[in-house]
Amino acid sequence: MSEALDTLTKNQQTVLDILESAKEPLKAYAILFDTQKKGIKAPLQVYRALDKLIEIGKVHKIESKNSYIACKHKSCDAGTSTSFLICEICDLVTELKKNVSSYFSKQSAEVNFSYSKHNLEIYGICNNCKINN
Amino acid sequence: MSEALDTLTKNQQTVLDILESAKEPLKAYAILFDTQKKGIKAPLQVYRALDKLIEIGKVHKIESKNSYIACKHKSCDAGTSTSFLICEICDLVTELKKNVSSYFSKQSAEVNFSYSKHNLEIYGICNNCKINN
DNA sequence: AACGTAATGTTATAATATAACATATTTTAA
DNA sequence: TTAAAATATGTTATATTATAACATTACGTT
Repeated sequence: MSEALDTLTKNQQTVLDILESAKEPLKAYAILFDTQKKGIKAPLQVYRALDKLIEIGKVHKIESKNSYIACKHKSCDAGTSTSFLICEICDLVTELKKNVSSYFSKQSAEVNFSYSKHNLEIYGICNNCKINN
Repeated sequence: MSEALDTLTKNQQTVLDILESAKEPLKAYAILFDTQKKGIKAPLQVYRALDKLIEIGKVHKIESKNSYIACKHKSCDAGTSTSFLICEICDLVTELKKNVSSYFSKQSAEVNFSYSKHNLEIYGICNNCKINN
């Protein structure tokens, strides 16, 4: 029997805690800095925890920012597709909740490409910044 | 009067030539290696050429692969949105020609987000690999 | 020609990420 | 219940990706 999906090890939980309490996506070395008081000492410990958290869908990587963010969804498709809205003013990142995979699957099929997964990073201005600027 | 958009400097042309003749996206240090016989000696020279080429829309960066690819389109929106289909088997990368910006703009508006630009990286299996595997 | 702008050349270093290996912990299954 | 297998850890070193800083050169504009 494989372990329960919600059982995290100490380092994994430490890294997830930091990401969940962060308002913006964090870079790996920022996570390292923040977790040094909790016993994490080397970059590799952070990257290993991130790898696992990404694999189980608790964390996503924002490729264009080399940053990591905790998933707010109940259960995300583990380690697969992501769709983000990234504010160019305040750096707020939110996940696009609407499922866009079927649209991409259709678009891909039109050029004989079998869709498997995607990363989507949309840049623009969030509602809050629209109001305050 | 500003210079013509199609006037590239020596280094820029050298880097673009390499990318245009490459079958897959190239990493910056692979470009450096390939261009050393043509006088480019340091990473910064490659990155500077890439920056300019990206700015004028001749080259795109594939964020999830830290790689660069020449744009095959006549004229791409300079330095803005990109949509790629990336084959997980052969690494072939093609640009999605269909304009998906309006779809994203609409999806974004639904959550009060003002769309500005996007990066889309779709992973899957290309037609050729489907046939040969 | 003199100026402003952009590109270049060069060295050094910052930022991001992984290799390699020894050890410890947990899970599984005989 | 314990030995084997799998997973996670700790640690040092190093690979990979990208930029800072500064001096110099080329080039278009007036």
